[in-house]
Amino acid sequence: MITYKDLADYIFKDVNETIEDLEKKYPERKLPEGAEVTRFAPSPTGFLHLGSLSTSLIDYKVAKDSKGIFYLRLEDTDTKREIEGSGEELVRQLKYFGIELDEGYFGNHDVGDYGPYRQSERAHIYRICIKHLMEIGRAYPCFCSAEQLEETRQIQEANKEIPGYYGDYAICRNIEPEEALNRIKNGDPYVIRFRSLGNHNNKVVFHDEIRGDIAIAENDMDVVILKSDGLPTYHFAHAVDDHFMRTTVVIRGEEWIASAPIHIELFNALGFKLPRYAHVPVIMKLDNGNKRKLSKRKDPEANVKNFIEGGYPNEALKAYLLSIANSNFEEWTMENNCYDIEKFTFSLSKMSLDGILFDQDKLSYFSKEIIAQFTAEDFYNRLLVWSKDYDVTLYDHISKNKDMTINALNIERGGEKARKDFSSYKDVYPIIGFFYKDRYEEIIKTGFPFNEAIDKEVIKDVLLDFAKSNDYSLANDVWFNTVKELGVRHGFAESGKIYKQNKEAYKGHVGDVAEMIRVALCGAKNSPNLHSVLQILGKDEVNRRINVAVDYLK
RNA sequence: GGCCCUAUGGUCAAGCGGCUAAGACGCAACCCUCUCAAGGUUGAAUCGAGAGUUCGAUUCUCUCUAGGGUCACCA
Repeated sequence: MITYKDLADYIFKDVNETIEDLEKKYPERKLPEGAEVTRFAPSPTGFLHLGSLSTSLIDYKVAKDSKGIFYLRLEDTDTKREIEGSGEELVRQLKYFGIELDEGYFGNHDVGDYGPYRQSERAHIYRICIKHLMEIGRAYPCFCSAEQLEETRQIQEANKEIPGYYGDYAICRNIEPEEALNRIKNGDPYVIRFRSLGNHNNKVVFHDEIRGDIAIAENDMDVVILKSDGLPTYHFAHAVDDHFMRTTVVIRGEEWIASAPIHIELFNALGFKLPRYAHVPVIMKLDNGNKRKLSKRKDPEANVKNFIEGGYPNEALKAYLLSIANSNFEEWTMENNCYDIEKFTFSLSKMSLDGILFDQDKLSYFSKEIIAQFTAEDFYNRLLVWSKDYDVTLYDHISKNKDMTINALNIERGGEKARKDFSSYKDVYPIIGFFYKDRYEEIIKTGFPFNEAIDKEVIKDVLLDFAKSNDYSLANDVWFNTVKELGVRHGFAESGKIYKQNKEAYKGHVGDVAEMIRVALCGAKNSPNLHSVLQILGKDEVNRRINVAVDYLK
């Protein structure tokens, strides 16, 4: 008489270790009271997307704040969808965002005593566990073909029954071990399924760290735990890996809530203690007026690479993501005038329960505030790094004009009323580009946008007078008084107020005068503080540009 | 469709039986001002619906509705 034990011995004849051996090899971690072990478990099926980054940030904060361990496990069991090199890319991007791993898969090597951290290298561990399940009758081989499964599904649908492999529909669960052994020896392809003992009419209750207790129908599906390619499915790998890697809190997207009953039954059958769970809300986007989950496949803009290319400092994206994870973070930043996520204490219980809509304006806001806090030198260095990869024109200009760039970036930087006009590195060139001679020539190719209501001759006279009389050594306020005087000499009121009182008496007011100078020097009607612009351009360049403008007016 | 999660302004939200229902982003107006930013002041805008419990419900219960998620040899 052939038993499941015999079947297990045959299928897993290479396995000579037991679960007890694994328990010894991967013992409970010796960590201080309250330390959490969290993990980021991406599959290498494409780019790192916003939702994954958000989850990894939460994992990271929960581990760090509790002086625990944050590790990365690569879930590369889906060989069909795997994209070559995306595992390494994931690790690199995480590092770019300063989300440092304590252990796990690092791209080209593993760190830590609980590995290997790539599921494709853990086959022997899964086999030990499945062998055990088969020995105790909780796992069995299934020979059903995809076509058969599809047929069953259609019958179930027609009968308005729950689709799936369960109860009487779980054909192979009743195959005698002897027959199974013969078919395997015969070379029939098979998968291994979990034998569920659950009852769909009963509820299991489990505690979620974010949502509280959740009650769902018990699992009664005989899910596949080992695929025909010999690799485990997510459900099984989750139970085995999170147990033997000693994860304390499993933080994952809320789309996993529905399959929690499977996981609970699996942990129980294996004799493992259930980890704590925290199901985080998903990030959504508006699509034709409907909200929906940001998807890796449909929404390439969710690729965090887009935010890097878009020139957002990594701190800005992190601050934004943390502000939606813990909304009190935003108030904290305002109270402390600090956007450093390391200094903030994260709380799972303060997480929002609802899916959130991605808000570009809010990201830009954080980015503006954060960029405004950089020193000019720091800003310059970041621009150098960024533009080298994403904007070669900018890179060319700023690397050749280091001092000028730093000075330009430094205009009205710092202090209470700091200038906040850069929401990303992409804004830099449009705003300060005119400082560079090449760019200036390019801008004025289409002409100078002088005020057409003012006579060209008048503008010419004012500009020439300005070139002669301007004193570069004066401080901002004093200097501006000389601009007023300049205007008065040419028939302009010294302030807008005076002009408004008696428009007939003047050609315009000092604002018009400043505009002429601005247009001549910058080729645009707006610019940062004029006085600073003069200081940075220097006398020769200012006079040269005035002459170009005057020529244009002829 | 079954099951699960969720429900306060356009967005992110505070609130945990009694409040003129915080705050932030965005938006609008005004002030400041040499432009643009920044800053200041003000404003518009929210408790999904219906029952119950209660002296009193945004808050507790139920029903409905809406949105989302999930029902694979994908994770």
